[in-house]
Amino acid sequence: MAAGFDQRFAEFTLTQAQFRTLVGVIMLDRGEGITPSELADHLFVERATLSVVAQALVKRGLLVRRPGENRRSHRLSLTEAGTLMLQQTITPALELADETVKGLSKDILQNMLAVLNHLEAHLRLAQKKG
Amino acid sequence: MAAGFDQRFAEFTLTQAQFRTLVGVIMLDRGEGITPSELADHLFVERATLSVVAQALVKRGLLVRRPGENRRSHRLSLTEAGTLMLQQTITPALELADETVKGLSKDILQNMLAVLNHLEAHLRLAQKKG
DNA sequence: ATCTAATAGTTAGTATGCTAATCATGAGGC
DNA sequence: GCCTCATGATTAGCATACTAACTATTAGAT
Repeated sequence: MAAGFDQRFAEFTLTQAQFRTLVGVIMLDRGEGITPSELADHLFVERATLSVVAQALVKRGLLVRRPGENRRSHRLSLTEAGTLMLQQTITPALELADETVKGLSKDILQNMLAVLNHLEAHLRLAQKKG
Repeated sequence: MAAGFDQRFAEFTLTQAQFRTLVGVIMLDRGEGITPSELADHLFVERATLSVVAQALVKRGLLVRRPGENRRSHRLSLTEAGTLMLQQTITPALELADETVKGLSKDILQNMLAVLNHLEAHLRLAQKKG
């Protein structure tokens, strides 16, 4: 999948993590931007990981950072350029997703999702105890 | 799983890739060592990736490199220390594997394996065409 | 009011794996 | 014999994500 992504996204010079991050912002932003922490939780990565990606996107002009309600929390939101980038990239991304699951029935996919959820919950539990 | 591995393997200062590589060597070695290329294929990583890991293991004294039948191909095999390390680490590794699939029936797991194989073959195909 | 906890974010270091470029050697064709 | 191509391996650079350690700020307890 990573290889497929790189193929389709070569012309946009947008990495997978950057794309995921932009999608996260547009999904969560309700008009006032979103904090890096919320975004990290949503994307299942550490704050530290997100921090670096977000900085790159800000530097590239696809995201803006504004001060939030207090001095330690910020707010990220899409710029015009960021919105445009998403408009251009969402189609190849959906194509890749379709391509990936082609040939697999809904039942099979749902089954697989259930297994993955089980594994995640189970491992997280073992982790906490261990 | 990565977190679980790190927990169990902390005392051995052996990374996951290093452990996998040692296991690969003991599985493939039929007495004369194994070439890095064979090993890389077996582990589904690029030769370049394996090269770095193998160098680290050689430097640590867990593997040795010997010249092979011709001057460009080498042979990797376990040292005594490497064998000892595997003996010490194989138990926690198997424990982790057991722990991971605990609560999942054989049917479910086989089903999942089939799905993953399908995905891999399918994506590889799309890759070549695209 | 002050000391301590928790929260938000960043930086640094590490692990893993990739591709592209390079070097060295080997094999085949002519 | 020499040129080209294939093979084996390495190095360098990038992407991703982690933990640990740090700065800064806020909130809560006494």
